[in-house]
Amino acid sequence: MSTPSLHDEIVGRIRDMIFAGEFIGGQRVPEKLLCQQLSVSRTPLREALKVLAAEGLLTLLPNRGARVARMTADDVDEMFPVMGVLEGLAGEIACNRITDDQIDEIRALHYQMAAHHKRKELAPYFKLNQQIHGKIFAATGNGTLGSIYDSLTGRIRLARYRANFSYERWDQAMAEHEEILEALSDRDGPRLASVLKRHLENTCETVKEVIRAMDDENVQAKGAAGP
Amino acid sequence: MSTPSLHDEIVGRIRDMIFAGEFIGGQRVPEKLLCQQLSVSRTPLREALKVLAAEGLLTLLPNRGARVARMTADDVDEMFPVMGVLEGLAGEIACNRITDDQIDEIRALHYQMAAHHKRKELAPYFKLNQQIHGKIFAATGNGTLGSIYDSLTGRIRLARYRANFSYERWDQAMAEHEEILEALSDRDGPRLASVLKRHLENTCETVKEVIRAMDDENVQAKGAAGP
DNA sequence: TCTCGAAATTATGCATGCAATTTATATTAA
DNA sequence: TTAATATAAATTGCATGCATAATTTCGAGA
Repeated sequence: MSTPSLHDEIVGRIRDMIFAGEFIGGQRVPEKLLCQQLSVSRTPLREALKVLAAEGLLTLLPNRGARVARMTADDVDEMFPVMGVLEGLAGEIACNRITDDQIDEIRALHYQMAAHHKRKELAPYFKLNQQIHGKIFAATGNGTLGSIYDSLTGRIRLARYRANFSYERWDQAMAEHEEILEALSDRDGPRLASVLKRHLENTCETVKEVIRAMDDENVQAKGAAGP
Repeated sequence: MSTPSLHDEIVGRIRDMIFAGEFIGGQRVPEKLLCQQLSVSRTPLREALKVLAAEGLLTLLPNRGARVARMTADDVDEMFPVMGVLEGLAGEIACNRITDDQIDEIRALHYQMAAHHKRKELAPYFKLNQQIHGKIFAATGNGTLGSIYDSLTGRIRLARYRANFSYERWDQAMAEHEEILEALSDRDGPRLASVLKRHLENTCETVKEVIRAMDDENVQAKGAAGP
């Protein structure tokens, strides 16, 4: 009953490419290159770029092309309190509405994630981590809440896979996830909201460290190979 | 500093047209018509439509054109708790950071708004109302928070100017605004957060009544002039 | 050798054109 | 008269082409 709607697919594919880190931060992305890689014409591609810019993943400079949006530490500081209240709200609602089956699903994901953490497998850990948070928001049954959160998470993800990672913070995050699972199992809304917020703070600090590391790299690179 | 970037202007103009109620809810909007009205070609127009759809103001059905997004009472019920925590957060932050000058600006707007309320001038009242809430969010200095709120407010506005209005609720809203100004002047964050949330509840109830009235109208129209 | 400036190249913004899908209309059969 | 089908019109999706702005390259002068 449906046409796969090319430009929607393009939006998805470019989004994946951005998250996969194929475009290095702030660097220009020529339309022609993307057209060749995706085998489409410029018209649907440009429509997709506009959408991604509206999502905040790209920055479009008039007559100067598209760039992957650059996150600054200040941006994260802005996003943190917003995501904090959203996670808090999600935690409260989810505890009231989540079913036993949904908790079991999250528990299963949690143990998989714990296994990857034990083996220090970063990428699958991140993926499951994201799925768990997604399931918590899904359990609220509030699509608006979920999509706003997804959008913010997406922007945070821009900085994720790019730099070294503090194993200490990772252990802390894993411990927080244990507590998240507990609070959810007990359907303890306030506690879940509280631990989600603490967890988020950890996440944001990590992201900010990554950003600072990237900035330092850039400064060094500029200094070494400068004009 | 340079070219005003046509398609951005188109986005703005169509947004204004939507808010002005020029497209009746859920009805098809042919591209050609918009092209003529805006004197542009289809390419930049289609890019603008994609952006507005990403903002949630339009719904794009593949091969079937654009429609103004239809708000349901359920949508409002979803948006309400989200806007609630965002307003609460904004109130807290604003009270900590707002300057005396900013409070004076809001006070000036408030008294203008009160005058329009007294004269039962709905349109300018709404405009000032919106400006006041905008200034509160601006006072937080958190652009992310502000733009998410704007986006939600924009969707709420879809239902605004369309139906009759309860003067009782209006008086209540005006009283709440008095309290908002007081809390802000006292820089009483918790109180501001609380009254903002109550005010929002009033607003959402009003919007839901409008939506229900519109739905009834549509049902009657369908029943009378049906196929 | 370096800096400044102009021409050439490239990329972006927009308009138009064609194919495919959808919607409207007309014709026919019950 | 109504329902159903087939045909015609219109609309959307995508590709291409041209004009304008930006970037790069090349050359002249200091």
